[in-house]
Amino acid sequence: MVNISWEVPAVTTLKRADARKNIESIMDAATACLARDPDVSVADIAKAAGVGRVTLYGHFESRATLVAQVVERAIQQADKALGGVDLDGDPRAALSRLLEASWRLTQQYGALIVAAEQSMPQEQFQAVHVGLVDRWKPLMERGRRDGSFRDDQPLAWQLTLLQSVLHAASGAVYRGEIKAAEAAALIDGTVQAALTPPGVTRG
Amino acid sequence: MVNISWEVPAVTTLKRADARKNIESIMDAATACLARDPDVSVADIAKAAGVGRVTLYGHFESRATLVAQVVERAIQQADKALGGVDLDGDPRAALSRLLEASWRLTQQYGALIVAAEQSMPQEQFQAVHVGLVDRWKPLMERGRRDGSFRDDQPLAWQLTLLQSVLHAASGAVYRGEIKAAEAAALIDGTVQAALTPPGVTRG
DNA sequence: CCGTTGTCGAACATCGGTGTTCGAGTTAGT
DNA sequence: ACTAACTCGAACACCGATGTTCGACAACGG
Repeated sequence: MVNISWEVPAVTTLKRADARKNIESIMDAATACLARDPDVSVADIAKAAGVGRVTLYGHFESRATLVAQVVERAIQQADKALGGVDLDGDPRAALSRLLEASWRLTQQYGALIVAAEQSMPQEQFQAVHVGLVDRWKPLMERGRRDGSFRDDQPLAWQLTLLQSVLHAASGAVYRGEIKAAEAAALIDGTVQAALTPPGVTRG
Repeated sequence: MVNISWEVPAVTTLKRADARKNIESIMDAATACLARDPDVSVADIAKAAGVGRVTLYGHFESRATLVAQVVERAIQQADKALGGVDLDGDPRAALSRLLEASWRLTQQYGALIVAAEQSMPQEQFQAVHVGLVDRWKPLMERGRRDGSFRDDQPLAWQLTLLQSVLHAASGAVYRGEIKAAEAAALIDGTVQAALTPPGVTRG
């Protein structure tokens, strides 16, 4: 149990300052690049981060591990953002709040989910996906029970539809069909209408 | 202007019977494969067609031209199918008919549109896309004018939404979330609800 | 100020996909 | 039956992306 001086350079997991800064840049650039194009090359990510490709590989074992870390960080931030949303009260109002938060995340991370799907083991990705869906499920179930939302369609379909509308809005903004500022209102208006039970009037 | 015997083997554009059969197989296999995975390899397409890779290249100059031809045929069939839909009468009923026809096409061709987007020149793809959207636009505009559909949202957004719902249904069926048999009803119910003007009761 | 740590370009090996060539074998059509 | 047309596997060159190695250089931090 001796403590020899030439041993391990302390438990110092801390890298040098510039190294940490570069890792940050790479993660940020990778997030932005992958959000736009899930198939973006490592070279492009490095370039976007203002860093050499070799430097990137010095900090990340492979493209897959980089993507995994980026996804993990995104998941954490998304979880935190969605966790801060008040899901109590009128289900329709709660849905509006959840939609707005989710729209921000969709804009921020875009196609990152696609990149994750392509480069992560099936099971691991499934876990992530289930984790995200579970944020919606309780609210939807409550709304269906109390008549706020229609329950003549499978819940799974309605959840898929939510994702789909968010994704569609992202694409529409990207293509310039709608302005980012109006997207949130369109999403809410569309989803609320789609979930309105038959025979009920809204407006 | 002499007609020499050793010249061109007649205008006979007709290939041999087995060759034509193989071309058919390849087109069919390519359609099915690309509908599932727009990035499928030429080798996989050849295998699915029960044909050697070299044979495929004997009939198609490149992957791009194969995709182009497959897309062109799909467009023609889609155009024919959609052209047979009666768009007159009650806009909501017409929309139902158009949705059902489009759903069949979506199931059949799936991600083929993605493959087209990736391997066709931008402008050419745009033309195709515009051509398809133009099948929807007049009906939507008429429905908006006569109060059948809500007009408090941009038309472009509503058109994007239609595509999105069809695509979402395709994915949901693929993932086993919903059964193919019930998809058509879900699509119609969802879209009709989403397009219902505020203040109007349906069901 | 000096050594450790980190950066970076160039060059390399590797891998998978595309497209081509060759040559031997098959089949269609007359 | 005979020939032109076709098939097809193997092997090739090529391309772009990943991941590695080397060596010169910069800068952090004690």
